Amino acid sequence: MIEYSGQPHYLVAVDCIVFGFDGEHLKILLVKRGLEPEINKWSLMGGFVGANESPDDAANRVLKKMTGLEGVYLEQMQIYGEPDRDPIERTLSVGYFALIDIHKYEAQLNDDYEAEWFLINDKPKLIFDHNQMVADARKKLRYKAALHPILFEMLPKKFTIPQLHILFEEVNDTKIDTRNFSRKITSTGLLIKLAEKDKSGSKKGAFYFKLDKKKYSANAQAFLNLMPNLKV
Amino acid sequence: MIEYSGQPHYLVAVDCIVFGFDGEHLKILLVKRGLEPEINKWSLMGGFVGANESPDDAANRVLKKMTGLEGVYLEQMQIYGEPDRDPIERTLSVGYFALIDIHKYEAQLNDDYEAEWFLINDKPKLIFDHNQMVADARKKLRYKAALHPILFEMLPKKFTIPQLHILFEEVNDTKIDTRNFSRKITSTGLLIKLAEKDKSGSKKGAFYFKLDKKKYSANAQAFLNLMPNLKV
DNA sequence: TTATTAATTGTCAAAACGACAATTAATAAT
DNA sequence: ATTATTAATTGTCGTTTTGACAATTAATAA
Repeated sequence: MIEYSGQPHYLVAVDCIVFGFDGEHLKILLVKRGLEPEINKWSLMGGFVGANESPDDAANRVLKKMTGLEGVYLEQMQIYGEPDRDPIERTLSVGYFALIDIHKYEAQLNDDYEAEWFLINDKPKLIFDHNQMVADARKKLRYKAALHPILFEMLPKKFTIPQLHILFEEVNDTKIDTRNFSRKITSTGLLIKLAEKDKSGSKKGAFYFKLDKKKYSANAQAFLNLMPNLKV
Repeated sequence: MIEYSGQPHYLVAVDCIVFGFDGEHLKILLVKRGLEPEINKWSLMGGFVGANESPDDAANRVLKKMTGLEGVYLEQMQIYGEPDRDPIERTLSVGYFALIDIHKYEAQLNDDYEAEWFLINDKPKLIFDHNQMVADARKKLRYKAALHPILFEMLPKKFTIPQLHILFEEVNDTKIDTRNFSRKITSTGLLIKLAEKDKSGSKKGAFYFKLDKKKYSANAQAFLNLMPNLKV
């Protein structure tokens, strides 16, 4: 077989920043690294890109293996390719961020990997450039969520406006006026009000909503301006 | 030296979609590929990522080598990593899009590479998945330009509102109302009106403007909503 | 029956938007 | 010198969106 002569070859990996929301705070899922170097240190979920898969395939495989979940929201972020980012040998890594319903995951708990949820603001130091990856992912999540209805991916199928409200505040690390938020989020036409109420959080109870799947997929690419005073 | 045992290694390349604007139409810069396979076919500017450089470094190096330009606007797009995208051996490529002032480039013409500008809507078939890369880059350019003031990168330091207007129409492939466009673009506060006029295009002449560099860098990350009826 | 708590709904002025056409500044032609 | 021509520039107005602000409602607990 012909090869491009003399060019160096590298390992290519994927690393996933997995975001979840417990109803109060934004969290990320970390695992204890299973190989040297830095074994047993906290790290992002990752793995090498196999011979017969694309990086996207690899990211989905890694997520499936470590969380049991399929079909999760997964978005390519950027490539991390500084020559010395991995001390063993040159490895380029494609960073992905994933949004999952934390409760779905809990049902799938897999202790094989010592995965653990951490508050985004209270996570341990990670290996290599993974801290930078998390910072970048957070920024990108904020950016994307300001324009596109993606945060729903972190909520159950049935959710309330107050839940959504808190999630938006968490992601953007800011306070959002309840009235304006409610007006804006309902005016997207993406929500369908259900008859049922969630009474776990208050006496009055909050109505459940679900996503209008049709409008959701139709608007997945639309700009929505979901944040007041939109600045990034 | 330790290595991660048994993992496959791949070539990693960069490919650059270079956009330019000739005052009328959006163009891309293509080169005739200099190596087998598909030698002499039109392709994007690209090259392999060297042992001591990051993909970003490589992209800048390739651009410098092929256009003579440094410090051009360059943005990482996404990675292209289907296992069979290169018929010779597995190569992953990081796609970049670049915005350059077409006139700066013309002053640097380097015939060594048989580079040539093509109308974005009238380009030859490209090798491998480069056609897809161009389509993706165009989409991303449109997206980014709708929110951030980046199209200035394709204009000379002194430019007129009508020039900018045509450029926006080209990028978005749509007609934009002159009055509303002018109002919106000036209300960003990014433009400084000069005393001089460009009389090449009309009897009346159009005033030159230049970028307010300070406000430009301050607003590089701001959302500006530069397109009417913002949809992507 | 009342107190309590959180969800929900309402108002209003300012700004932004989008659709629309008239005026102006220069040159060329008469 | 006057007029015609051409493209740049500026203006209006009704509608919609925004953002700042507080009162009301629905349930449970006391």
